[in-house]
Amino acid sequence: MSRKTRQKETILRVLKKTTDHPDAQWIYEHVRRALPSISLGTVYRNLRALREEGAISELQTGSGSRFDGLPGNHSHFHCQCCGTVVNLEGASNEKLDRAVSGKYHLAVAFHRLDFFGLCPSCQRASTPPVNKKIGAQHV
Amino acid sequence: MSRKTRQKETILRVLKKTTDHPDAQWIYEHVRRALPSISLGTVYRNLRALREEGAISELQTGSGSRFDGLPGNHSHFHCQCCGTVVNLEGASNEKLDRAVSGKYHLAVAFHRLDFFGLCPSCQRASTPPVNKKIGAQHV
DNA sequence: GTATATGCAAACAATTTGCACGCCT
DNA sequence: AGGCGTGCAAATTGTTTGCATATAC
Repeated sequence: MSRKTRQKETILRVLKKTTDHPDAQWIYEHVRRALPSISLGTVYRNLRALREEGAISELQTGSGSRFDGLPGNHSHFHCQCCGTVVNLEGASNEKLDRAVSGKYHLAVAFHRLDFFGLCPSCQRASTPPVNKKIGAQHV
Repeated sequence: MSRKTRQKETILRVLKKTTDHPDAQWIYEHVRRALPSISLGTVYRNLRALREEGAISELQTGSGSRFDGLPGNHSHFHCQCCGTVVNLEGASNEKLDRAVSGKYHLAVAFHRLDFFGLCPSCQRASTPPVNKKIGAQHV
């Protein structure tokens, strides 16, 4: 069985406290403030354990994983310019799961809806747009 | 400007010919049959170029990227057990882009809808389910 | 007391990059 | 001719793992 440790609790607390979607390195640096001797390997091991327990979820981005402490089947907006990820509540549609299951004979457990574009501050900025890792992609 | 080379053409042709969503290594091995001296680095460089031109798209999975030669804003089903990715046409909803843009002041360029669960053959098999990289996740 | 988690460092895997050379235009 | 693309190998980056020790139960 999975044990309760100081490290794991702290990681979960740090992640729940932010609405950003940090990567393992960021979490490591912040957890270190409370537990200076924690190692990055332990952060990775616990993030995986927490994901398998369903306590958090993992988002795949171009450059490695980012983690989300908000439970539930919500959607995300990814800014193509700065890479920010914003939670979108209510943009997901539960009926889709059943529609897909029925039509294709696939057993859908959950889905993820990801929007890409420009966040408000990148719309204003003159920054040459579009993170190359996401790309222009099909419209 | 971007040049037309035998390597790039071959990569695109190989990718368009399959409905699987192969990774760079697989593409490399198949392109090698026509161009035995191509290097893996060139495959990566051209895949990036093709993505930036909008000719293909890139899917982020737990273990590296996979590529999709089918254009257009379609959705994907990811089997949690074997990792297969299936194209789903018509499961996407264009109105969502406008809805999200309006509600959150985000400039949505496109979205991606990903379903996770078990494909028909994994539903039948007795295989201990669920790719750990995807995880149980929230229902 | 015993199994599981930790810290550390080394190992890995996927992808990117520097460089000298070759090929398109 | 000039520049972009290539092949090769080394470098980077993100993540995982083996091992001896520490800790939770």
